[in-house]
Order: sequence, then C-alpha cells, then structure tokens
Amino acid sequence: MKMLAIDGNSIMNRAFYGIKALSNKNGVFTNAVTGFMNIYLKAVNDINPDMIVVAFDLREPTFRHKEVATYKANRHGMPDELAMQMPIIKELLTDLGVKVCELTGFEADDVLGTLSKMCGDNGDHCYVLTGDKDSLQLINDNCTVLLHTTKELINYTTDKFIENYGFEPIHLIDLKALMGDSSDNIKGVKGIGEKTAMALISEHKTIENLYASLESDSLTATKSILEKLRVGKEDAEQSKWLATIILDAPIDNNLQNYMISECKEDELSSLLTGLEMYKLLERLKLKPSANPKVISSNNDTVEQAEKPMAEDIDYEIADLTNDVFDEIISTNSNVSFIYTNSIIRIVYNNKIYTIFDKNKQLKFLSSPSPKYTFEAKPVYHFCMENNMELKNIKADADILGYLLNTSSSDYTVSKMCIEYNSKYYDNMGEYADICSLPQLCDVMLCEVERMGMNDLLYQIELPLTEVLASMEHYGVTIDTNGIKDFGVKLTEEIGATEQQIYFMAGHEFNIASPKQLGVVLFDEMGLPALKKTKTGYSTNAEVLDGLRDKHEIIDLILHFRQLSKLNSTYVEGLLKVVSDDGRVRSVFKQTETKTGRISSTEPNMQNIPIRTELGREMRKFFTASEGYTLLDADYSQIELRILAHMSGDKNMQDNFLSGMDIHTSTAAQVFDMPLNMVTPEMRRAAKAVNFGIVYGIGAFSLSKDINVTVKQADQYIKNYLDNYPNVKQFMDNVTEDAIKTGYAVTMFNRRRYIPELKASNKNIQSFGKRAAMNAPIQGTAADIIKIAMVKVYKRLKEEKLDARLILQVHDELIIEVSPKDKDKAMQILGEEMINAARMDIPLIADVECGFTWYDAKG
DNA sequence: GCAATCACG
DNA sequence: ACGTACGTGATTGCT
Repeated sequence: MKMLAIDGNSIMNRAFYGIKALSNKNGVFTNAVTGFMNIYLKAVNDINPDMIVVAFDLREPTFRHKEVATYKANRHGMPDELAMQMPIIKELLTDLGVKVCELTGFEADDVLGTLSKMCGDNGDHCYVLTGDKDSLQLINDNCTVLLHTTKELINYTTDKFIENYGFEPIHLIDLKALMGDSSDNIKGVKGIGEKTAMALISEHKTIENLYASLESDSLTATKSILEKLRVGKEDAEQSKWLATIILDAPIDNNLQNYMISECKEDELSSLLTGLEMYKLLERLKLKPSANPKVISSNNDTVEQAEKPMAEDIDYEIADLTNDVFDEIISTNSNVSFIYTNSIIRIVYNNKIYTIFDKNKQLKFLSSPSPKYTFEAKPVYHFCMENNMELKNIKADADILGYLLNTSSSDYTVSKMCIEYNSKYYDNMGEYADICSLPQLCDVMLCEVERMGMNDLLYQIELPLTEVLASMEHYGVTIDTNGIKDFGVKLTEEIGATEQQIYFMAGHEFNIASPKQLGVVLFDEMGLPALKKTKTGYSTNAEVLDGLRDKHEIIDLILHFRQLSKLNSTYVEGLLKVVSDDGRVRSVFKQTETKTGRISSTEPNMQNIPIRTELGREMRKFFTASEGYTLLDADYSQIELRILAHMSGDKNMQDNFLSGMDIHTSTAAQVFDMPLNMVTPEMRRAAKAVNFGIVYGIGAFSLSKDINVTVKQADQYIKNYLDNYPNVKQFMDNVTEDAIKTGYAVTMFNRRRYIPELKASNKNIQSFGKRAAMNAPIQGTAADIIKIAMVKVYKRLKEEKLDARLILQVHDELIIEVSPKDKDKAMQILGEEMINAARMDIPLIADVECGFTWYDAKG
C-alpha cells in the first residue's frame, strides 16, 4: 500500500507565490487553490496512492513554541489573500474524499513524520509531499520525500539524499543543530555555517558523537571551530531538539482510516463552479453545477445581478411546418437561434425547431424577425458567402458576456448561465444551449442596460460584428512572390550572419536559444551580464544594446535576431496562411481584450513591422487587389486627445488647438523654453512622458526609456503634472473611483473590472492602478474607432461605392477602393473618423492612398 | 505548456 | 527591499 502525506501549508505557500494572482469576479483569490490542486493532482497521478492525508499547521503555539520562545518568531502571518484560500483548499480536499489532519500543539511536519513511521512499521510506503527541506530527515527505505521547489519536483530517496549531502537523512537534524535555520529562527552554533557544519556531520554523523570527540580531545578542527563548538553546545542541543520531527504524535493510528474515500461530486462541483475554476472541473471530469456555492471575499459588498424570473419552461421538440416557418419569419417577437455545423436550431414559443435546408436557413436569417443568438460572426460569414443579409440581430450572448465582463476568458452559454443566474437546461442534451439562450439573453440585456451600456451594445458592438465579418470576408491581397523573394534574401543574409557569429564565438551554437547565447556571451566571452531572467541571463535587445560597444558580435546578433524575426514570423508565417486566391483573412476577435480593443490572429495583421526600414519593406507586399487602390487613415494622437478631453485640462487642450505638435509644445512648457528653442532631445523627453502618462508612468521606467537618472525622470513627471494639473487630478479620480467601485470606465461606459486593486501585494496593487489609469484612455480610443468603422461601413454600403474596409490597426483604418470611387471614399473615411465622437478638441485623421500598404501610409 | 523574445498600437 | 508603463499575438527553445 502507498500513502501520500502532504504538508498542506508548505505546498499552499509554494502554490500561492508560484502563480500570479487569480481571482473570481467576487474578488475571491484562487491562485493558491489552483496551484495547490495542480501540484496535488500531479502527485496523485504520479504515485497512485491508496491513502492520502493532508496535514495543516494550526495558528496555536506548538510544544516547540512553548519550550523555546524564539522558535519561528520571525514568521509573519500569511497575507489575507492566502489565508482566505485555506478553508477553500480544506473543503476541496474533504470533498475529494481525502483526510485533512490538524493537531493541536503539533506542526504539520509532526503529523507527517508520525504517519511515515506508521506506514513503515506496517510495511507500507509513504511519500511525503512538501516544499520544506526539513522533512528530508524522514527519508528511509519506506519513506520518500517529494520536494517541491520553485523549479522542480525532486524525488528524494535515501540514495539521492546521500548523493547531495554525503550522510544519512536522519542526520539532517544534526546538521541543523550546528548551522541553524534562519527561516525557523533556529540558532545553531554561533559562527558555524553551512560549509563547516556539512564537513563535521559528514564525518561524525551526530552531534553526540561530535561532542564526545570534542570532550575526549580527539576532534580535529581549527582552534576557533573547537572553541565555537564548546561555547555553543547548549544551543546545538536545543537546535537539534527543535529541528527533530516527532514520530509519535497522538493521531489516529488506524491506517484504514486514511484510505481515500468516495468523492462528493455535487459538493465539489458546486464549490468549483462558485470559484469559477472551470479548468479544474474539466480535469476532474465534472460538470459545472447549477447551484454554485457563493463565496465572497470577507467584507466587500458584491454587486449582485438582478435575479431573473425563475420561470421553468418545458421545451419540446417540434417539426417545422410551413405554417410555423412563415410565422417565424414574420413575427415581431424574439426568435432565438444558434448556427453550428451547418445546422440552425431555433427556439420559438417554447418549441425547438431544426432547419437543415440551406435555402430555408438563409430565408430565416434574412427575415426581419428580431433574433437572439450566440456568436453572430460566423452567421454573417455564412450569409455573405451566399450574398444574403443577416438581419435584425437583437442580442448576441457572446458580445453581451464580453460587455458585462471584458476579462472573462470563456463565454460559453453554460458558463454564462451560471454566472448570471440564468437556468441552464442541461437536461436537454444537445439542445441545452439553444433552450437556455432566450432567458440568458434577457438577463444579460437587463444587466447591460442597468450598467448604462445600451448604446455601446446597439450602436457599437452589435453592428460591429457585421463589419468585422465583412473585413474577414474580403481579406487583404498579398504579393506572394514578392514575399518569397524577400524571404530568399533574408535567408541568405541570415546564413552569412550566422557564420560570422560562429567565427567570433569560436564554435557553432544555436543563436536562437537565449540559454546557449547567454553561455557564449557571458561565460565564454566574459561580457558583463547586466540583467537576469528567472531562468538565467537576459539577452534581450535592451541588454544587447548596452553591450554594443563591448564586442562586435553584439551587432551581428541583433542583426540576426531582426532577420530571423522577419523571416519566421512574417515571411514564413504569412505564406502559411495565404489562401489560394492570394489573400489573407485574419480573424478579428471582438471579445478578447480587457480594454475594448479588437485583436487579430492567424495572421495578426496588427503587428506588421513599420519601425525599422527593413521591416517596413514587408508592407510593400500588402497590396490592393488588381484594379483597386488602398486608402489608409490614422488618427493623430487619439489617446492624448482623449486624455485632454476627459481630464478637461485647458492647457493641454489649448496646446492641441494651437495646431502645434503636441510633444514640442509640451516640451516648451515643461522646460520653460520658447517653441523654437525646443531641441530634439527635449521633444523626445516630452514625448516619452506624454506616452508614459497614458500608461500610468513611474519614474524608474521613464528613466530607463529616455536614459536619464531616476531623479531626473521624477522631476520631468512632476513638471509635467504641474503643467497639466487637471491630468493629475483626472488620474487621481480615476484610480480612486476604480478602487471604490472595482472597475474603470470609458467615455462610452465600457467597463473594465480590476480585481488587482484589492490585492494586498503592493506590486499587484500598483499594476491595478496603472491599468485603471490606462483603461479609460485606451478603451475610449477603441470605442471611437469602432464607431467610425460602423459608420464608414454603413456609408460605403448606402452610397453603393465599390469600396470596403479591410483592416483596423487600433488607430488606423484601411479601405480597398476602385479608383472611380476613391475620392468619395476618402471623403467618407476622413469625415466619419473625425465625427465619430464629439469632444472639447477635434479629432484629426490623416487619409492617404497608394497601391501598397507601404505607399498608403506616409 | 511555459518562458523568452520581439512585432505592433 | 523589491520591482517597475498599458494592451495584444507568433515563434522558438526547452522541460
């Protein structure tokens, strides 16, 4: 038989500090729970035990504390975020059928030790899972310790221990007796450190032997060590006593009682659903519960959604007769449908219908009846491919879920039903989603209205889905041959550069491996390693840039990096996704970002190079279709203009109204110079501050960015905020509101929840504040360009121009247009972008044209 | 599957 | 004393 005995506190700590803060929407932190379960499940999987015990420490003092006042006196209580997860972990384990063990007056270690002894006496094997090296003393033929370090899980057997320490595991307590343990505040012998202690214990095994030799004058060591040992004898004895784990703690001695018992699936599912830990649910092969257990962080009020009318509907499957179909396509009441796998399922008047026939599907979709659905974009695609229109989408559960919480990563019907207290009809099998959709949409629409996001929904997001579908539908023409040629040139130069690098390094290695590169640069060539990452030397561009004048190889490596990036991501990456018709069709994701921006994948069209001339060449291969031309329009300084508007800062607004370059006018004021005396250096600094402000700047980062001292950077920021006092006020207000309400909002009421603000970890909290300052600005810019997209799309359609939107890059829109309609389309594009929002200062958009993206963007 | 790196706004 | 700007996505190496 096998027992897995876990040090609950130790593993929980490892888990907590190992995973970035996670929390559910009520602000309940779940990172320790998640991490603990990951470690737990892996161990269970590896060992396949018959018995499992998880031991926890109690708050009360143990027999060690009572005897020695200083014992663990250096320990602070655990942070709130961790403490609140402890009962959850215990509950989880209990539900899993695992024994949780706490013993007054003893530590978890003592319980583990006693268990391992019991197992050994009974001929069973015990695996002790912990993050604490102290437990290594328990290792013997019947006991293995699985030591969880930050890096790895080490399987400690007797052999492994001896290999590392050079003596038997039990003598670990003798080692501690001499060297002490600062984490537990165990003194050890004063003046004796790890090295000396290791040497002494390797030779003498126990401190009793050691002191026997000392007293009989047969101990060979330096005079000073002999003296230290004499002076510290009592400390050594006490330290050994403290470090020794008890093997006979008073716990239940019937091993039968530690066998894994049956898992309480309903309770477990309810708990995990309440915690929104869906991945774990899946891993445990459990379904989300319809009755999630509500857990909220101690003292803050959780905004509760209005409960929907809990009306239980009996849905029935029915045949779609012609009469019913005619009624459905002409009704004024809401029809819910879901389109998947070329099938449309409809719920209408509590009956479920299925449409298989494509013509009938299209007829339904283009009918004027008001529709609720889930993920409208593929449906728009289906209609566009068949030259039909999808009409009157009144609700899209995917979009609604996004508006209600932009930070969620999962907008499935089943999960949103749970989240918004709407009934999920899981008894309906494959019809569960469609049956649940009408009520779910109603509940969510109600929430959206309550949060003041109706305009955002009806004027922006719902119509935008069609625009994005259309952009994806058309795609962008690619000059495939041009890219291939470019790739050949890159490959040649990469090869040549590689050879030069190998020559300078004296041997071949994988330049793309930061690990190998680090060895070459910092170990072999002896260049100064200025920065480290978690796993080793940092070799990023910033570090390398600092080493440029130290060695010629650096420039070559930077060059190699640039070329391989271009080749693998852009040349090869793009060629992989070009369709047969020579176009790429990116997927524009509408429910992805926390701020309200859209994102682009497969390929990402929003990060095509521009900042270096070589990279910018890529844009020559993005062209208009034959006989067409491209229009490119981008907003000028949209985020700073939004800041000037939202903050109401008159000075910043005047600077924009003057028509002068904003960075120059900012520099002039901050450095107290006439405009024509502003040097490029000063403008650069002002520009960096302008940008930094939008991100919630700190002096440290600014100093790094513009290469000045932290002190200077701090002064720049102070001057800046003195110059734009309302900007300072605005940022303060935004963070204060976000702390109070838990979220930040844009001009159009889009919300971003920021649970990080509730963390007690200062770094996480600061991150929350920066996010809170940035969200209204970045988010409002996203709102505005989305409005422009919807309006431009509508105008191009209404005025029947041979033109279409094909790309959006956050502050930039691209249209493909027939030359005959070029002027009109330019007019529309500029006009609608400028008029997308009314602000105290005007929006400005620069429109240009060209056959390629390179030409169209000045 | 994660970490490091680097491309964009 | 520590860590350090907001938001994304793709590729590569490595465990």
